[in-house]
Amino acid sequence: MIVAAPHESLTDVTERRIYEYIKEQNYKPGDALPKEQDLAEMLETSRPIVREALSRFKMLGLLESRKRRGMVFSSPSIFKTLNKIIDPAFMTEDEQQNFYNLRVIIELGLPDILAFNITDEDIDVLEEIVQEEERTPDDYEFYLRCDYKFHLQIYKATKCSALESFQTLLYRNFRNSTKLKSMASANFVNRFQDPNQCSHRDILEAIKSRIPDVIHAAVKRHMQAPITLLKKTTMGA
Amino acid sequence: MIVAAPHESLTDVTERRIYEYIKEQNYKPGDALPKEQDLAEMLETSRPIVREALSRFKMLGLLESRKRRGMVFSSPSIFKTLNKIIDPAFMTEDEQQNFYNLRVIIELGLPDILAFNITDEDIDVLEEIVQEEERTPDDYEFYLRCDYKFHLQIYKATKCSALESFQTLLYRNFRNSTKLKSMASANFVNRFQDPNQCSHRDILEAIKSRIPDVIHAAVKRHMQAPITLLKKTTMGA
DNA sequence: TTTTAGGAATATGTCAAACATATTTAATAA
DNA sequence: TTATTAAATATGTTTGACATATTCCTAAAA
Repeated sequence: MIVAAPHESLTDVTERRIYEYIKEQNYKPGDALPKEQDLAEMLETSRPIVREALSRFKMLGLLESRKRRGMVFSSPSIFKTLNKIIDPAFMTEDEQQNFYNLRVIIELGLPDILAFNITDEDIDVLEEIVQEEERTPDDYEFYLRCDYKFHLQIYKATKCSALESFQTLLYRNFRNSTKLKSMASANFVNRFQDPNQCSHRDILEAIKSRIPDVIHAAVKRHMQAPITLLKKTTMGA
Repeated sequence: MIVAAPHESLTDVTERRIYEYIKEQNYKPGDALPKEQDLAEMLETSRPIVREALSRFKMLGLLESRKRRGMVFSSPSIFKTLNKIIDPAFMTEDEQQNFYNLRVIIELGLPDILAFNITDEDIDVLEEIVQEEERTPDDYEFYLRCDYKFHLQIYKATKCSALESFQTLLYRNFRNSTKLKSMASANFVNRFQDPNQCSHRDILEAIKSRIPDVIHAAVKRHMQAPITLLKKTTMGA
């Protein structure tokens, strides 16, 4: 008989043992696990316990169940999982702040990999987005959409798909966050007035040079307003 | 009666409905959910289904169960959850590559926030780590440990706790990865030979200046070997 | 009156048994 | 050989029951 640690249920233990089992088996996506009854016998417990443990892995996207075929191993989508827990409703102010910081850090850090990986097609797409933005200079909501498209396209151009997912995740969850909006609006309001302000156009021209330091300088100026804002809030915390 | 979409089990539907319910309720950590029987009646299903759905949220750390008190809402630890799915055993080569890229991007992007948030105490700790490393110049394993401590301390100094967790996660999961090791060893081998190579000492001196651009230049030189390596592998993919 | 100890109540944890359902496989017929 | 159909099977769902641990309340002792 399996003895569970105090404050740990039999399901918890079973979950852990199945996790270890899966790792050992070196499954490939689509491979089927032993059926519930067999697992129950292997782990010396009952089918409902095994079911509950298996069910938990569905939450991570590590397992999928197919009728008749049984549970099959599947490649978990990190960002699909993250989307479930990264939600303003479940995060403290501090954790949310962390995400904005992360965004600034990433944008400041990607010029090197961007300069290396960006293609002419990527630049064409960026050019189109910027021109679209320039054609409608006064509409804030429209600017926000362009801002989203512009930065997403930059992430795509790095050919680092984790970044793309990160951006999607950030916007999906914090679209309505006052903090994120204020970051964008800071750039919107100042872009024609402040001579030091760096517009999307300026960034694009910098990117065209394909020189990391030039891009870095442009991004940094573009992020200046958000950074100042960020520092203020960081100070407060 | 609830009708589940095709290819979607009743548990899946129940899971989603409970998720929505939790979000709506605006729970605080420690708050108890309705008991399983009541939820089952609310959602017009049976207790085992509700149990299975609830159980899944334990995997995310969104719920904890306490006997007698019932299921209580809890603040999910993003990185604890990530640790379960970010495992070399579950990731493709491409996804793993993504993580190394992310690390390089982050290191290149953090000078600004680092210069702003770093304290004198942080610098003292870094100084100690570097001196320790300098005292034992030939031991590769020792160098690896120092490397880990050095970069972790830098992340800590940004006061951005997500970075700290990211580093921990990266090392825990890829400690034995050949790719991560080769990144570190590239720096280890070259650090006394290549005059352009930037050692931890050089980075520390740059950090002491507290000038973002100076730090950025140092980090960039430090990452040069890994970046070159990264570009080669990215080219291949 | 206050404190402590013990017992009752209750919600989760575990198990068993049965039936529903969908998919796969195999067998049969064209 | 191919298409259709039927049987087998593994998951999905439900009911019911009992175990167990925690909390709360009550009763007894200080």
